[in-house]
Amino acid sequence: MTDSTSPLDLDNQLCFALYRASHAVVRAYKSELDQLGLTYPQYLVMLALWQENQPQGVGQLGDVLGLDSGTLTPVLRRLEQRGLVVRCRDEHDERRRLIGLADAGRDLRALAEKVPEKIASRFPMQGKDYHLLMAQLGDIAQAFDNDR
Amino acid sequence: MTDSTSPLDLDNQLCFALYRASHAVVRAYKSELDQLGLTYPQYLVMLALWQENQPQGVGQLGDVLGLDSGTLTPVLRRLEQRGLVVRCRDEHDERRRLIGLADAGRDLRALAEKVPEKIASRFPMQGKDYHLLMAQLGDIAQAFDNDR
DNA sequence: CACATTTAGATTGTGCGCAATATAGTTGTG
DNA sequence: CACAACTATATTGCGCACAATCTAAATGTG
Repeated sequence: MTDSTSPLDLDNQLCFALYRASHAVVRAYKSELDQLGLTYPQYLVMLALWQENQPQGVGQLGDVLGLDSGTLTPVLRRLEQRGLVVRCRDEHDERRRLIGLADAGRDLRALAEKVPEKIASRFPMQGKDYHLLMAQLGDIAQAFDNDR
Repeated sequence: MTDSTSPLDLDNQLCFALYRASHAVVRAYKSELDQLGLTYPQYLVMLALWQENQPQGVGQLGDVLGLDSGTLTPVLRRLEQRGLVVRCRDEHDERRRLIGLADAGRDLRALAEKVPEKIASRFPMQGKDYHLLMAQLGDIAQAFDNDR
């Protein structure tokens, strides 16, 4: 028997429950995303671009996804190499790079449409509970991201 | 206005809410763990060892943490280099490595005891809601880890 | 206009995270 | 005991993830 009253017990730590669940779900996406030739972070970038429907700065994408430029730059470079996005300079501010959809990236959306439901159906909670959980997770991200 | 009815909308995806919340919380741990000289995955390994209180095989640790040997081997090597764990061969099965606590690793527990509460207090939900959320995340990890 | 400050992004270095593979040790079968 | 099948761990290669640092461009102040 492990001592479940210890503050260090893994099963008492919300951080670990989050960490483990997140990795497990990302792993599950892999087999779906392999068919699109995307990694999970690449898929998130494409979701952000499909959603906004107009070129975004690297920083704006980072804000949406909770990632910084050190992470996004190589991800965006690979997406450009695969012909899914274009990276051009902002004419009005030459420091900025505007990330937009290439034709192949726009086309990929139709295929990607089928991915979420395949995963969503595997969550042990559905409907109202599903959305309530999502809202709570959003609150957590916001609470912890506020200072930085 | 973004079209919030799209199945690809980021704000409708539990996977992204999990991903973002998990990273945000791990980032928050960093400032606490820097004082212990641990990264977050290293901290998780130490939690597992403190909890089990006896040497563990690499595979056992991986099962507890949801990580594989390709991830754990370099993490365990760094913990050994810092004198926190020892890695010795199992006498009865020379393929296995048993990961145990070194004296410095045992001593570190007292310092680590103070970390969880600092983080836990920042979660926007507490008490019953906190534990309910943790249980739901455990259900998700189990549901998605079942097939591999 | 000069020049300090700020801002956007890229670069570098370290450390995960995982699939695929390699290797060594163990077990089962005749 | 030989030897095929299996198992536990390590290794390799690729792609994040982030802190720290760098560069260049824009902005503010006199």
